[in-house]
Amino acid sequence: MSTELLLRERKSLIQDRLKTEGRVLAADLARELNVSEDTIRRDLREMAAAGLCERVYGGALPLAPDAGSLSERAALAPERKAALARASIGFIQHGMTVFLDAGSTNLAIARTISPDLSATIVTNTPLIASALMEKPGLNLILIGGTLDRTVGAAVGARAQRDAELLRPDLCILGTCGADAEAGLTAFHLEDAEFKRLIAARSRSVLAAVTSDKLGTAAPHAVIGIGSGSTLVLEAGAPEGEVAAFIAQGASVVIAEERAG
Amino acid sequence: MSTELLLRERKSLIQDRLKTEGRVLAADLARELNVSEDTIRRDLREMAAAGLCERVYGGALPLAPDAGSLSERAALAPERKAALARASIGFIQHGMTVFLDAGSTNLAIARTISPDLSATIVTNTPLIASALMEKPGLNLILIGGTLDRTVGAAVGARAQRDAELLRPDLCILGTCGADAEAGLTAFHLEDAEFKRLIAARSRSVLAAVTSDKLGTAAPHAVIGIGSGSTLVLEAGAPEGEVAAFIAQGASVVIAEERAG
DNA sequence: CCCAATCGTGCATAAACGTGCATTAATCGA
DNA sequence: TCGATTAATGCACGTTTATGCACGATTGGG
Repeated sequence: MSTELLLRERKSLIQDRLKTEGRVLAADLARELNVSEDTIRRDLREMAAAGLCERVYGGALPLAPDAGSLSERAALAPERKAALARASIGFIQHGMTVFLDAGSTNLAIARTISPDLSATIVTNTPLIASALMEKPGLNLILIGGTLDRTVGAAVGARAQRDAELLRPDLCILGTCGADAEAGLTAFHLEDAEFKRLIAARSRSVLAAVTSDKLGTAAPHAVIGIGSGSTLVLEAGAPEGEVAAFIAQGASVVIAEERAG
Repeated sequence: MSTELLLRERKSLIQDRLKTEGRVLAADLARELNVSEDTIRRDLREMAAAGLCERVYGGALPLAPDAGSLSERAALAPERKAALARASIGFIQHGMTVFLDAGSTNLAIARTISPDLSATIVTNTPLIASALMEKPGLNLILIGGTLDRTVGAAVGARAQRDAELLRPDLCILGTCGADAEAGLTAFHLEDAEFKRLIAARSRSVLAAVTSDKLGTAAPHAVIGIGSGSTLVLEAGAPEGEVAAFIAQGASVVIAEERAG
């Protein structure tokens, strides 16, 4: 037996292994591929030099992709947002078309989506699109237009025109304020316009809201909170607000705090 | 026996073999086809130059158009790409409208752009858009559409329609192969279509190309290399290729290696 | 602090490689 | 039909590449 592998094949096999198992051991690979450990070590050294893995004592690890400033910037209270995300992704079901709006909580949702989910996700936010690119099951649609850097997404005329061609099953809105009276609100005019349009075109609307936004209103109205809207809130959300939302016909889901 | 094969027949047989078995060995082919290994090696070399396979020590592999996602490709030879980027950004001048195509080298260019630059950048690549969001001087326009995850960008009908509304001063193309005869080429049909359209609409075209792509051709043609196009190449670029590009009227810029 | 596992380097070897040249077969104009 | 030209192939040669082994250095757990 012992189908001998070409150098290139061996390296790409190692890369696969790195990706799927999260690490490789030089000794194991040598035994498994019928080559000496020296050869494996050479491979790993070269791959590390090429930036394809991180060499460690005994084997190699996948290179943690830069990720960097961008995504970490959004990391304010990441566990709380992650908890909201876990509670929200249940609403995204197989085969649905979902609009995922800008916002750091929504970025957390994008990251939490299962790699196995098969659905169509539409977004106007490059950072969210990049995150979703890692999920092989998704069909991804990007909404273009002028990028507003305070919002971090495409809003404005061009984006609206793109949005007018859509009828999502679900719209997951990012929001800057959520109040029973004022409804969902946004800081920026163009952003609010865009949100209003896409929410109106969607079969249902969901917003995951951190507690600090509850009971506050930003300058620009998006939509009222009533029947057809779902709010995902944190465990400590004030009872008064929650009761008011429910009284207006909204569904409210409380996210579980992470165990342990 | 030994029905002798014509050169063409032999090559297409090799291609079939590549497709069905995922690899070929020079020695096996020579024995099987009753020709010398030299002949097989010549065939493989020519096929590789034509972009039909990847030549490796011992045989050849099918061309993996995949080559990993954009963010993975970006980790490959980062210093060399950074050098190309430094040599390229000089072409982006104050006030210009520039289309920045997908590609790992172009991602390096995006990262290298000065925060002080005031220009309009158009891109179809979420990862590049995210990187550019950090540069406060830029006016950013995102081209939307279906995201192709192997390309890492929006290509296809919707993106083309958006592109048709543009007349950039400069188009910075990403490329999968650059050859004096074949011109710039791409792995994916839709990607090539999009590149061709946007390049044709631009006042000038620039491509920063790593040396490993020189003299190779991918399956889909984008544009020829001639007057009006600028190539930014690495310091070690083969003189023959460079001379051929210049002979066809292209401008060639050689990137300086990083001092120290 | 010690020991075993792991590492990098230098070296040897065989396989695979590219190039130049000779031979053969096919093509073409006269 | 004949000579000239071109393309394809094989062979000889020196070069490069991949690999394993030997050796001393380094690492990290106990």
